Amino acid sequence: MAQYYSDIYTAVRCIPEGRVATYGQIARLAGRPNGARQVGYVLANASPEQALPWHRVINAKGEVSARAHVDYEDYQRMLLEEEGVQFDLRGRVNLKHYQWQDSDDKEA
DNA sequence: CTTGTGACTGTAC
DNA sequence: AGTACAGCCACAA
Repeated sequence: MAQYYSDIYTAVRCIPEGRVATYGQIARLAGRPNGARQVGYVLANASPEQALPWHRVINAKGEVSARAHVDYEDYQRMLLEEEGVQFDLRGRVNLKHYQWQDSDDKEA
């Protein structure tokens, strides 16, 4: 499969426990600064075998992205709360406090 | 190749 | 703070 997928998988798996990352952030780590949507597409098609912490990936609003079934959104929120991520009264996460501070910039 | 769709994001009002 | 619009990339038909 495309290296693109592997990069996304790697980026997602780099998200530490109790932290969250936005789709744009993952896309940037995967080398696709403008591929936030593709990250969502990949995660949507990702097999459970990939063991991806997809629950740590949320949108730029700090909200759990809408999926086909609302039950899954609640499930994702539950997983995050299990890791210590707290949601506000409106079901959103304070990115200023829980967003994963990735230090990938080096590479070179 | 063209069109439509989607777990998104940033800018403008 | 919330809503609207446009830009973005990958994939199925």
